[in-house]
Amino acid sequence: MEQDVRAKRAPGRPRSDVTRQGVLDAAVDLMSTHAYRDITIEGIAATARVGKQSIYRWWPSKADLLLEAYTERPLYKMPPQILSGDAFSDLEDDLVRYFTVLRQEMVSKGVRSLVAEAQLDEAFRAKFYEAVWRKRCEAVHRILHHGVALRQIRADVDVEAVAHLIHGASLYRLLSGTSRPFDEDDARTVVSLLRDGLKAR
Amino acid sequence: MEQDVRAKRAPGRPRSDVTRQGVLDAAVDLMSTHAYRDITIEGIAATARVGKQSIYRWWPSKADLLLEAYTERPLYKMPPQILSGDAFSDLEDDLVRYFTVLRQEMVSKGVRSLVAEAQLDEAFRAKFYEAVWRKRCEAVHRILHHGVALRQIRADVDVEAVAHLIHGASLYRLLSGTSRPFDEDDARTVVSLLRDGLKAR
DNA sequence: TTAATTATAATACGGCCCGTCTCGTATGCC
DNA sequence: GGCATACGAGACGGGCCGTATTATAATTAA
Repeated sequence: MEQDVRAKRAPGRPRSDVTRQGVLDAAVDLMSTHAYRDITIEGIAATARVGKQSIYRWWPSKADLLLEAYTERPLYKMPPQILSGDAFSDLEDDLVRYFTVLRQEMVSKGVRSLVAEAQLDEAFRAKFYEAVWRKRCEAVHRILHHGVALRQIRADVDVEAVAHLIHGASLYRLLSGTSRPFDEDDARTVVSLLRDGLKAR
Repeated sequence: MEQDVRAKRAPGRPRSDVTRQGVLDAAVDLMSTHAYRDITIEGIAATARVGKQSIYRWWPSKADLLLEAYTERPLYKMPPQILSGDAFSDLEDDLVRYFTVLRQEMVSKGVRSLVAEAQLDEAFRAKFYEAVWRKRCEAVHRILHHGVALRQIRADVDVEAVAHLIHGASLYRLLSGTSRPFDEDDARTVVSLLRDGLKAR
């Protein structure tokens, strides 16, 4: 395997990072002032003062562009968690932190829009899963397995089912749009509902 | 409150039910052969051999039209459930029946598309909730309250949280599109995970 | 220095569908 | 028959799509 320090340079003019950042910024800016529906590629290009073709060259769709903006901006990042000796409080902490990110208006609006796109475009659905849900599932995995090692959580726990219950509940709230978004109290409620079902015997 | 047997007739030519059914049929037909994205009002009108205006006159959007088609067609209906003396098996039965409906390809495709619309259109979001989620939440409510009366379920149960966990999990599976859809086994898993948290002391 | 290659901003283009409007006609009430 | 509204058909302007073109800029290879 070649491990050259300097990346292999392609011939021709290189991609402009100024343009790239400008496009991502324009997309995020527009998202804070417009409905996702009303955002167009042409509008992003005009806002960023960039050629339309420069967008089409690098991003297959508006959704891909926004997903990239979101995963790159710090707004949506969760700092890594250090596991304590208590699996249940670890789980609760993780959820509190997750719900806190999700409660930001720009985040929930973005998730809403991208979930919508994911339902209408199979290719994007897979990308969205990889970029968003996978990490969340892995976080729950990690906490539960640690809890199993500590003998606090039953060894035959269905990790996938638990992850889906937790993420599903918050997602349902977000998408149905009828109740308030998930908060710390909800994290406690969810963990306490699952606690007995998860406990080691 | 007036309770006239004959509905008050508006003047002018009455709405044609043939046209209405034709439009709904065309929409459902197109959904079975096309992606939701590719379905247009013009396409529905042409398929139904109906004037475009006849669609715009009665439905505010493609999504409203499809929601009406879905709620009216038997494919999406769940027969009412008779509660037994065991709240947990009632809950499991309800979920099995719900998941069975949801597992039909046309149903999951429709839910996917309409969830997407609901995220992009606030007005439709409320309508979709009323037409779809409300009934599901009420079903869970009913079962849990019955269980409380039977002293099988703790009286201080957070019914809303349980309903959101259950519907969220199946929704998450459907929308993330990575694992298989929910089935009987999942219904058992979900109920067993929640069982101890719900049980009366 | 020059040639080759690719990116960039700007803009033009055909095409599709939107939602509205306008026909002439049909179908119900009074 | 008069009135009101629905109907099928289609014309219309407008917006955005995604592609193509153009002239220019930036970088590498010879």
